[in-house]
Amino acid sequence: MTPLNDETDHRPLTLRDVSEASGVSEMTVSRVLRNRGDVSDSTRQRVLETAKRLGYVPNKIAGALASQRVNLVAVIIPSMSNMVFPEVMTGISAVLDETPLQPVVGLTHYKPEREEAVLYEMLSWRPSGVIIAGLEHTDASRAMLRGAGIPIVEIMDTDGEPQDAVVGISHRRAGREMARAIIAQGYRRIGFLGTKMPLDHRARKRFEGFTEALAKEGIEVTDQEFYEGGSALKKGREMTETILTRSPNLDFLYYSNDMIGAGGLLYCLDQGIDVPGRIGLAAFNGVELLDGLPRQLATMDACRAEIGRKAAEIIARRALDAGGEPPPDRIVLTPTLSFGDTLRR
Amino acid sequence: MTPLNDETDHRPLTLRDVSEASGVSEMTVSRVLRNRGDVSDSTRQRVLETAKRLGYVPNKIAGALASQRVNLVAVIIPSMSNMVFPEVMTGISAVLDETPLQPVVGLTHYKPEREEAVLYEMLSWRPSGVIIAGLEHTDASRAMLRGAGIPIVEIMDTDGEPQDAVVGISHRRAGREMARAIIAQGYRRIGFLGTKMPLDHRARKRFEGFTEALAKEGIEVTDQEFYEGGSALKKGREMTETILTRSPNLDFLYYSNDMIGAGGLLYCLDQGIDVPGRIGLAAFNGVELLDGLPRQLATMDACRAEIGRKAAEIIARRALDAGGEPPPDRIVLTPTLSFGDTLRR
DNA sequence: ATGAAAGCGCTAACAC
DNA sequence: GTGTTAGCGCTTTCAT
Repeated sequence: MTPLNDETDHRPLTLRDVSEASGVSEMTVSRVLRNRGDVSDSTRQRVLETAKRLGYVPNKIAGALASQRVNLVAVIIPSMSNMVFPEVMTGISAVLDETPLQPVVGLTHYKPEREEAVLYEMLSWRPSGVIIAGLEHTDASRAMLRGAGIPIVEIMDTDGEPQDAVVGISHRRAGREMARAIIAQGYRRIGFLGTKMPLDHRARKRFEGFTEALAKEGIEVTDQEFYEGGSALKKGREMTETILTRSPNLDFLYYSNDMIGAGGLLYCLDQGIDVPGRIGLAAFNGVELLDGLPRQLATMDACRAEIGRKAAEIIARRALDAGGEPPPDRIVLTPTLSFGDTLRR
Repeated sequence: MTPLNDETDHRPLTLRDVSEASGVSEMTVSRVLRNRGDVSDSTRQRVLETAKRLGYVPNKIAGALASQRVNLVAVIIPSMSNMVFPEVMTGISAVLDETPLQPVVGLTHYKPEREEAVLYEMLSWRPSGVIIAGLEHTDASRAMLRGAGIPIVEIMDTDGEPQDAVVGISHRRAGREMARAIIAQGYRRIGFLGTKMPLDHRARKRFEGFTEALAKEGIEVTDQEFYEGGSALKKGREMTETILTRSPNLDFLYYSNDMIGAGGLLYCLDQGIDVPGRIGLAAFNGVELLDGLPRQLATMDACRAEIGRKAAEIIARRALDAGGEPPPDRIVLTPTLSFGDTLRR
């Protein structure tokens, strides 16, 4: 039996090694390993056995260069630490797992210049498609996206002009609808609690839609409070205490995300504040975590997994030019408002 | 001015295009773009300007094939949905961001055969190193790791034999220490709540260490309860209710992770159960989320960010053969026990 | 300081 | 069914 890859020799095995060890041409070995073209059963067996015995791992770099095909999909998102993007990833993976395509993630931390760098880096690997969060990008990023010549799907947000395809929800509308629901229930002195992130365009648009709908009813946000860093749950508690101390007459608190909303809810329960009688609460995202809280927080789901799925489908269809109806280039999902136990009705 | 990359022609630009447009050889363009070797300032300027104007993005595939160098580090972990691995990633990124190396993540979902597939896939891109969670792998995976000829760091767990380097904590010891602390405080009728995951070896080892230390004092786990899927916080609530209904005489509950522990804590508070008087609670991980709870849950931190940092340092030192003292091949971190408010002392 | 030639490991296209 | 040839777009090495 031919010895296994010699431990002292650290040159990785090549197709040629398998070819020589099995007495078959490199080309045929390549065909076997990719299940391409006709190969007799006997040679196929021999090649597979040899490749396995030697521990051959194909070199995708060479393969990609020769075939001009890279089965990678660049996924560019702000962060993995809040619960929203992991769920988007789940949706993307669920779809791509059925294809030869593979997601590769790059993180921007909500910084446009980092997004630009990450995009450049990923495009230099010549992926089959790009899924990127948001519609706001630097000029250079937009130029790269346009020039890449591959399918691009911008996700999460539909309030703006996409470069190519887009899948998401309207955050302005989400903010407006929440405001309307709050007003309809008779709340009038409304506080807003959010993150200090001027570059989180989705949160900004929700807030804009929110204030816009309030303004239509002649109402203004009574007080606001912002945070950055740290445990969002804890910050939610602290901010709630701060804002209620400063503006004790507030009768509603709208949080820009569920985690701080959950903190606020726990704080109110601790303090024995009557929710939603004395004060109502609502947030945004619809994260699973909320299920475990003592009360259900009012929220609006962001359709995260669905966005991931749809985006991946667009990439898959276009990159693999699978037959059938091509998916539309613009998919606007509709978030549902859950009243939970913290928004009376 | 030469026109920008023609929109109708979707062939990506090559070094040759930049070479022709700038009137400099491909080789010199390459040198400029990589800051290698001596290039006169005038040509450097001209090349950079041309590359930018054309929107040239280098092809790393070709570059990697020619140079036999890939600045990618494969990171293979079970999941991103619990809070533990995102923090490990933060540690890894913090270190790699200072180097030319870049992490690429693959997810196994705690399935050995998936780990094998992911590893194969990643190795086929010829990364500069591998960081992989756990010490338990299929035979084929171990063969691949050994044969890859690149630095390998197994992380999280130190109870076993690594292929190469290892950074982590002893989960057996973590379980033992928690058991000793619980016994020392006089608790005797102890329940265990965990996940239905025979393949989560770290959780298994913690449990083994836990029961082993109890056994030394002649104590056995009185009752246990397991869950799978769904919101961990909610499951923690439900399981706690179930186990306390079935075994009302329990005086301590040990949870295999913080999220279900937090659910259990919220349940006990809801029910007005005296914690830690009537019943004590403890969990594992030290996740940030716990900071926002009404009471601090007793837990043991898993040194997640530190593990990521140390692992990345080992890879960076070895792959870039930076000078200086090479880090040791085996780093055993010591988790700290936080008593919080749910384990009396 | 710059260029020319050779080749990285594989696959497309074409023979046989 | 199998083999041969010619690159893929870069970088290495060596020449100038």
